[in-house]
Amino acid sequence: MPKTKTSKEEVLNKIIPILRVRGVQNSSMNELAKACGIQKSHFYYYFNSKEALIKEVLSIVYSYFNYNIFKIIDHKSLTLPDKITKVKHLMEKLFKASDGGCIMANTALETIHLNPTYKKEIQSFFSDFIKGVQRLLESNYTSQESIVLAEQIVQDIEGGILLTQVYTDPKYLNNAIARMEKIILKQ
Amino acid sequence: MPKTKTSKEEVLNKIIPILRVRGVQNSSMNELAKACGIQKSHFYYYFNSKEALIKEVLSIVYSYFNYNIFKIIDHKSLTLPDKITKVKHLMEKLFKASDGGCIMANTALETIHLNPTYKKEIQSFFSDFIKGVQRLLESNYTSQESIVLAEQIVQDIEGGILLTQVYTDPKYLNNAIARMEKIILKQ
DNA sequence: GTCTATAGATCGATAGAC
DNA sequence: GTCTATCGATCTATAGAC
Repeated sequence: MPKTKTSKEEVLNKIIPILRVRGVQNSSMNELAKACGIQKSHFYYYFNSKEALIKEVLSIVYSYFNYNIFKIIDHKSLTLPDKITKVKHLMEKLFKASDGGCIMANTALETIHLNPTYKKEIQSFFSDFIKGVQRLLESNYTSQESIVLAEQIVQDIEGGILLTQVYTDPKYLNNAIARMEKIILKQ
Repeated sequence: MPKTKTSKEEVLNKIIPILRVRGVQNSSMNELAKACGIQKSHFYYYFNSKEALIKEVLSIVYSYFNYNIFKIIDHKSLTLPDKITKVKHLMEKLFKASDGGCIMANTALETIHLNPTYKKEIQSFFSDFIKGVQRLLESNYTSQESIVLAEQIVQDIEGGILLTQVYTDPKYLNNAIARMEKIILKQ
């Protein structure tokens, strides 16, 4: 048997899409390992446990989101409409229904009443999500208005991700994103 | 050993709260049976499989919601504010975060990409949810406006249920319900 | 109570790069 | 030779089902 050469990063990037679609509980170590072309025993060389594996996955997703959204928002030479366009693209990528929607929301609902391990990371994700939207609002709204509106927009989007998956219809997420744009631009 | 006399309805009512909090995949037949004080083998007298069990659970939740929301909305002698108050109470009961939030949303995200069995029931639930809100809107909005606003309100609420669970803070769901009230009353 | 399948997890053996 | 990334076998617990 030829040994398959892999790395921890490679493995993580391969399993994120699977966990997003199938969920944490519905993805076995065996299944995840097979998808990477390695034995599951080798997973325990990279990670101490399934829990440790999931923690690293969520950490990577969080870092990716955090880095990209604030890179857009804090960009010096982008106009507000340009920033909105880029943020929309980021969301469409991260929340695409056919790819399983929002892995943070999925994992939250799957684990939050059972296992507090992932709670911090999930909270950080949503805090940054809200904070990012809030920043986009602050040019047209007061700080107080911005925070409430940002929460509303994030709730609308997450609910839209849910309905888009329930009905296999992108309109719910698209409507939420369109509403976000209108609110930010105060149209 | 004293034999515990049970009924199918009794069993279903006892396991709904567990499934709501722990999710479908995280609830074993053994655990559910124990919570009812019966042997799990007795479960297979009531239900052919776990899948059949979950289907009945979702069917009961759907029927309960459907019956109650339309009883309120179609009531002849209730004012609009009274209807809103009653709908709010129904939602607070069905979506309470400490009881696991919305079992339909939880089950949707847990199963929709794996098992189409529950899809119809979940879709019906959300269709009636949106239709109920839409009916409340129709006295102050056009039919076209009502449907889009109803979808927005349901998304806001479902996102609020998510964030309320993520942060263990009722404000997100409460804010969504308050926004619903303002929109319906056009305040 | 028992069956079979599979879950997560561990271990010793070893192929291959240096 | 050593080291470490990988494998195959195996353990125990528990799942759904009868």
